[in-house]
Amino acid sequence: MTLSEEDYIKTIYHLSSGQEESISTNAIADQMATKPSSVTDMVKKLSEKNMVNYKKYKGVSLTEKGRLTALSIVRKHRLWEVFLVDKLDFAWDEVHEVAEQLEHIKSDKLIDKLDTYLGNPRVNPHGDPIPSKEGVFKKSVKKLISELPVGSKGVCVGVNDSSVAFLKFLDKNKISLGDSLRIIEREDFDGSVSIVINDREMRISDQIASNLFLEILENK
Amino acid sequence: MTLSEEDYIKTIYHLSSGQEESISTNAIADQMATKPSSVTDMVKKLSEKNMVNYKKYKGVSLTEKGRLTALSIVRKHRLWEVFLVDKLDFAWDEVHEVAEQLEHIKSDKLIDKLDTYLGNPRVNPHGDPIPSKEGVFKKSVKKLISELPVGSKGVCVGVNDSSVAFLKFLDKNKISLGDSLRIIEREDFDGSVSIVINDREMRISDQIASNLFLEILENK
DNA sequence: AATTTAATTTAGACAAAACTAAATATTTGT
DNA sequence: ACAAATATTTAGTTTTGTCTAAATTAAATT
Repeated sequence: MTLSEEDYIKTIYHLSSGQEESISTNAIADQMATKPSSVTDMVKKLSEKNMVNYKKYKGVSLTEKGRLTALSIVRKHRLWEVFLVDKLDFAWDEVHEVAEQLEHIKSDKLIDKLDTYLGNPRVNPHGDPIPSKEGVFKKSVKKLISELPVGSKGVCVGVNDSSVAFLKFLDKNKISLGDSLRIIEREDFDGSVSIVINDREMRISDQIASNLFLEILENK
Repeated sequence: MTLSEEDYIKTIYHLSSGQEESISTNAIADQMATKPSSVTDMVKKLSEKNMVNYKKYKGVSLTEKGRLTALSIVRKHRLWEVFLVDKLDFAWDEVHEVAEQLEHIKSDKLIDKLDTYLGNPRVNPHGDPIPSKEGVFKKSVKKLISELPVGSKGVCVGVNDSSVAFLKFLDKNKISLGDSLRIIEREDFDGSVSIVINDREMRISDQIASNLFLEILENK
């Protein structure tokens, strides 16, 4: 697989959100900042290699082989993201560009050892799941803390209400996007929730819980 | 700089061993497993970019700009080698291939943070010096332990006598190539030497000391 | 110093991956 | 259902880095 082929496979995977959807050449071209005619050329090549299903004018979808290839790239990308944030102290929103390069490094041994070194993480700093070597992984969903049952754990990935007041509250309480969070207890009376965030326990009101999105792994 | 350009710069640097020697296109072609005519093409391009001095039929040498570029690549290569051995537990002789890929990752921030994370190492697992960000570094030399003064420290990089008996001795005493070693004291009477290797102190005879090569940094 | 040999460069071609412009399908609106 | 608009593909170029074969220069030998 060339670098360029890998980029196409990854883009097709993301555009079809892991499903078997057929993706248009134009959608791929937009996403990759290239031209539709270039996409047609590459897609033919990938079809020759049995990485994608392609019928003229009918769009593209990944074959099983293509899907596994995509998952291996996603695995590498997300493991490197964990490395950059946990070990090298990058901020969670500055890792993408570098991980984009690192994901193309070819060495199974390297990825195995990196995985072990990082403690076999299940999610990247954004809360997205990391596929296993065999391409197995849990889907993740994004939900408000107020919608989740006691015991859930996940990563803060967004806010509903981005008012200055709310963001200030988060800042004051040292809650950042990318932080890991677990729900310990919920008070039925007022909907307030007790959480552990960065090994620190605190209680947040229902208003807060209804404005903070968590990315969690589905337990299927 | 493209990947290919970087490989040429690095090869020219290594063939001229950091000096201003003029290197023949054939030598470069041999080293890179490519054809002399390809080298001529690339060398012209690098000359346009002021990375090398090139006169037809007269060979190639790096300009100052080219030398600094080469040192930056060498720095990245050797820092990644330290990472692979110290953190990921690779053996010292299996890191080259992977480091060869990692050295092309483009991110100054990444390398700065990696350097810090590794504790600003001065040498790679082979005992080769790591240039600073500014391209400054000490030369290294390879000498027998018996030739070095008390106080010297370096990395074991080779043996003079590779007889089975000697290698068995090294194995039994847990001395491996790549190990760090410091000379504590020398007994004038028999030439035996007291050393610290992997935080363990031991005494070796003159025969041993005259058969084990150390790579040390020159203190100029 | 002339000739042979070896090294190096030039010229022309190729493959990968991209692009532009033109041609062809498909979808949409009436 | 048909014309117009949009999406997709084809054909023909371009760039980068490589190659082979031929031409040229430099080095070695006699």
